[in-house]
Amino acid sequence: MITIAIVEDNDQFRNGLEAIIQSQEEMVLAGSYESAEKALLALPDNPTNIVIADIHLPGMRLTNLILQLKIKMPQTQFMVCSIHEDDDTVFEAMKYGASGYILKNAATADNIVRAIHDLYKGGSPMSPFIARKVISSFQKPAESSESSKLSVREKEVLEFLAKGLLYKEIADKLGVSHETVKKHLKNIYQKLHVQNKIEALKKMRLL
Amino acid sequence: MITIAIVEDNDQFRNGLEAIIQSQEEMVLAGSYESAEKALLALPDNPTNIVIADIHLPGMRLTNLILQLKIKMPQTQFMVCSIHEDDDTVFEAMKYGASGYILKNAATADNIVRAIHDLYKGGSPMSPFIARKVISSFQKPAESSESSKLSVREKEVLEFLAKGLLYKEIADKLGVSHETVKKHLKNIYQKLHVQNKIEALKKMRLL
DNA sequence: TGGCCAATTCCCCGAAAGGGGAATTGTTTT
DNA sequence: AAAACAATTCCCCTTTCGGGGAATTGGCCA
Repeated sequence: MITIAIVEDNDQFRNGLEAIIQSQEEMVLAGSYESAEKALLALPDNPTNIVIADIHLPGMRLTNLILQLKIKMPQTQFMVCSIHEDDDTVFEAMKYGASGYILKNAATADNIVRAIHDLYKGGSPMSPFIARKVISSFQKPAESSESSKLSVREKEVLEFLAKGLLYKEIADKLGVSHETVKKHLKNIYQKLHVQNKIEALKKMRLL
Repeated sequence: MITIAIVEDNDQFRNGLEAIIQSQEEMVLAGSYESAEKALLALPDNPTNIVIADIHLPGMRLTNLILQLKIKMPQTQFMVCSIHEDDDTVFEAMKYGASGYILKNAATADNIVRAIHDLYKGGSPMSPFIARKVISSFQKPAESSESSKLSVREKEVLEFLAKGLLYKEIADKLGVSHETVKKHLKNIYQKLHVQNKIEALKKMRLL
């Protein structure tokens, strides 16, 4: 059974969400609030599996609401809903602890039910445009000055090192000898001016 | 007009993709390769808008392929295809420059065409499970269940370890013996079910 | 009070890692 | 063609790590 709470100031949309959730056998509507303040007061005493919150709440920023609720309800998953599918605030909310996103326009009962299930099963339903913003934010910026010093092979070795593999395991993966891997590491340490694995991985921002 | 290249060692799936792309008016199949090596040789002379690559290519790691191609074709978007929708390698590929992902099992013509369009328009089509891994990578939970198992002293040791210090350097910082630090590490490894420093730091999301 | 546990110290041993040098095979650059 | 370099392999040696115990102290709890 999935317990769900709603935080949404628009009466029409909130009622719509309520109806959809109540129509599902495996879901329970455990709370419905028209403001962030009311949710913040009531929710911690009655935690739910999932909280669906509007992105543009009057008075309080959504990121703030999520931050405060997450402290008191660490198990709860947050899903954001917004009108625009490329809303920058959605991306912000993801950074601050939201795990999913539904689009109001395309919010058919089917889509919402599927999104809730995805979220509950550990997924993160979101639109491709939000997803792009999310992954762009951590894709390595092309080639840093440090990393350009290393050969392709050496970077490859570092990748495996970052996984916690031993030299001989890396050697197996690369199909070379254990001594070769050691040699690569020696060269990497020289180039990066470090002495050990952890320092090298830190310098390359791996791990 | 969207130009597309395919890198896929499985003949059946590659042919299927080709057929789908050729059936679309607004798409052009500009290359089809059964190995990473061939793609790496031919693609830079004939860059496409989109490259669809299998996640498990024999011989070369996909991340490596993407890294090398991106240097020569910075405008190209990469889409990964995999059998498993929670494949760790997919997430890896995203980090290294892939922007989208399609699931082989659910690879109906419709889904693939939509994914290509999403990608071309600047989105990042991916499954909710991949998305969760992506956003989890930059959300850090205050106190995970893992970290609560460790004593204050043990966490302290890990902090210094994350700086790249040797056991004896940590011992100096803590004002204890070098053997004590070793013992703490041994206990930490047991609690976290890992075997070495890097795995422990990864598990605790330090570094 | 006795028992439990975290923190500490120490020992032993074998495996892993780091640092030195030397040498071969290719490729790339000059 | 020669020089430079990347990737590879192998040698030697020392230090560092990881895993196995054993023992002490002090705090906390039943």
